[in-house]
Amino acid sequence: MEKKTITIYDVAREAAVSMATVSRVVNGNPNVKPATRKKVLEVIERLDYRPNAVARGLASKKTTTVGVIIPDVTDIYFSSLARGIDDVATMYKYNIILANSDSNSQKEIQVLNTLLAKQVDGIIYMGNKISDELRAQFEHSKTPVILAGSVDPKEELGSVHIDYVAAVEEAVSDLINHGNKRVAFISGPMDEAINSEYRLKGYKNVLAKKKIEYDPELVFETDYSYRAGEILWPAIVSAGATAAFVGDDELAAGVLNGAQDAGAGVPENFEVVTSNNSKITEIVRPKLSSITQPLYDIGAVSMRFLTKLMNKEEVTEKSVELPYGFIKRASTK
Amino acid sequence: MEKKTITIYDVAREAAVSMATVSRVVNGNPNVKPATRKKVLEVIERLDYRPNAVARGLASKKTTTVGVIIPDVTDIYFSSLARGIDDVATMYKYNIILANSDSNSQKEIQVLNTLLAKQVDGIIYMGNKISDELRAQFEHSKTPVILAGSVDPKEELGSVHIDYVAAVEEAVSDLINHGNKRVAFISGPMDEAINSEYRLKGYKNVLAKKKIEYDPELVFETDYSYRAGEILWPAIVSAGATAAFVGDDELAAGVLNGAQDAGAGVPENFEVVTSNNSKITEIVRPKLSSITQPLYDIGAVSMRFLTKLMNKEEVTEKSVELPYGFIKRASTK
DNA sequence: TATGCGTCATGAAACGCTTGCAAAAATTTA
DNA sequence: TAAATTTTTGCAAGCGTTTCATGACGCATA
Repeated sequence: MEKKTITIYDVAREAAVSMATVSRVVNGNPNVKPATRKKVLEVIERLDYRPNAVARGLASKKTTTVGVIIPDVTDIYFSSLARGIDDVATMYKYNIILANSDSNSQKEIQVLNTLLAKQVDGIIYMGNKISDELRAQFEHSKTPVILAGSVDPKEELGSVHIDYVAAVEEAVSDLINHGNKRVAFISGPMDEAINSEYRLKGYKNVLAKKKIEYDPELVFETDYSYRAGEILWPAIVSAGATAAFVGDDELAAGVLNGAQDAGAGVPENFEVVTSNNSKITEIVRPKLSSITQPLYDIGAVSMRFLTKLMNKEEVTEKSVELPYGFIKRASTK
Repeated sequence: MEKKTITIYDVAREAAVSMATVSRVVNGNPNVKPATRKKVLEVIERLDYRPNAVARGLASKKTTTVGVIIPDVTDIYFSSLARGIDDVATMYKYNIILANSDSNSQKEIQVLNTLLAKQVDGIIYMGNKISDELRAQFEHSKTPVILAGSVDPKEELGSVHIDYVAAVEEAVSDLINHGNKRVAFISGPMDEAINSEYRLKGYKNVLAKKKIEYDPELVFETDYSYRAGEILWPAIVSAGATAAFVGDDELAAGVLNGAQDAGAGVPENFEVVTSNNSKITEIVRPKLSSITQPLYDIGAVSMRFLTKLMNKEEVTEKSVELPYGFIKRASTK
């Protein structure tokens, strides 16, 4: 007793109108006489008819689905963006296909292809490194793409982000103003533009302004994990740093705890400032001073931006910059 | 110069075979002469043909997409599950439509409907409270559903989880064995079965076994936030508790910091044990002792389970129970 | 030589909906 | 009241695949 799925055709028959009319009422097309609309709606209700989105997608060439490429949902930075994306997507009647890439360019390409095969109407890419091949594929496809929470150094792709350079300048200035002459710069991989071209630049800018010589010894390139930060302390000590700017919160929590577990007093002997103001910054002790980024909003704006592109609306700017902030907590003087 | 999308028909023409044949080679159907297959493959390569998954979905009634209903991606507990789900989904060539519900039953129903409209092949539900209406819809649809990281008290839906009762028993026993006579039970909303029917039961079981009378004063029902835990300290003190079992990590971190900020020594004066062993447990000081749940695996197994249902394979058990553990850290003696 | 069988390929009907075009109906204008 | 408009409807051609009932072909068997 397989219950047959009921289609637009069944509704049309029962309501004694054509499929076209049913389609119109389902889609809210105004060209339907109110009486007819009412009649159709009743039948829809009675039969419990639900339009099949796949058939719709095939006929209209729109799936109301967008693909989201994310390095790792488990990372609070990205999941915050994702949350903003999903909320706005829902608002505009879109759904999200979420795919983890582990920041691995092979996976990214793989994932992009399946997203395109599924005919997503748009794509939001999160990640800090766009391989040439990926870039080529983005450009080759006519599906709109937005970068959320990162910036395209080549300025070809639309993106939503903060002014990383200025934010780092502010954070590092603060540290130097407290009398720190040797401030460590601790970041993730330098092959990510955000680290090598933006954050590091902000760091250098401040040094230049303060007439402090840049010392490569103070630059630590590592990965984004808590553990990586935790074991960095000996190296920080031997480089003679008395403060550190860190490009990631988990990493910063590691640095902070590594220092304290080794007996260093924070902030008396060592100051730390981090970059993303995620929950972690308030859970550790002392709480971490941090650059603040409106992560949820970045996601939300990205999605909103994407809806415009999908509707082929005119957009004036290729990328939008959201305001950042800085919150002083107990990890700095 | 809109470049026309190339279809299976174009490939068929170029390769001088029928669409049916092209379809077979694309789908790896063995009934194709090697020479023909090769010829078709070459044309596919040359034209850069990509099958349209939407058309496929319509024709085959399979979308290779599963819907995932998640309370909040931003919550590490759920995002860990989601990660496990996605990895296994990818392994089996499925994609994930991720939808946040905020544990709001209206949204859940809303989301479920759009997932079904999109013809997902299966659904994974995360959340601790299944409203009657949602349950009705699950049962009404013929799309398979699995609960990940929670258990159905009515035992109607398939699920993957740990033995919550036993896990809590172990954690609370440990606390009592350290000499604590008054152990607080701090959990999220009691209208969630996991709290009221499983965790609390484990707590009571232990009390009974240890011949300690159950005191409702020691039961704290709150929400899952860090802040909620942080402000709970005065109440804990006045209830005379010297230790606490907490049902959520962020909440536990709040309790821990609330106690310490008020000058209580942990674990000397107050012990805390939590439930999910997320990253947070190692970031706070002292580190939190915790029940350990294989979150990633729960997600992974859920998805694997779902693939079986989607393939209509025989499954012996309605629900699978994964092993939990207990890790002792510095927040308990 | 007639028959049967397995392999490989074809044709065409679904799948459930949207949409451009034209016809029909309702309304307005003269 | 007829003509001119405007509003509502219906028709039917897609959208790009899958899949099933058939057929063609080659080869072994009786």
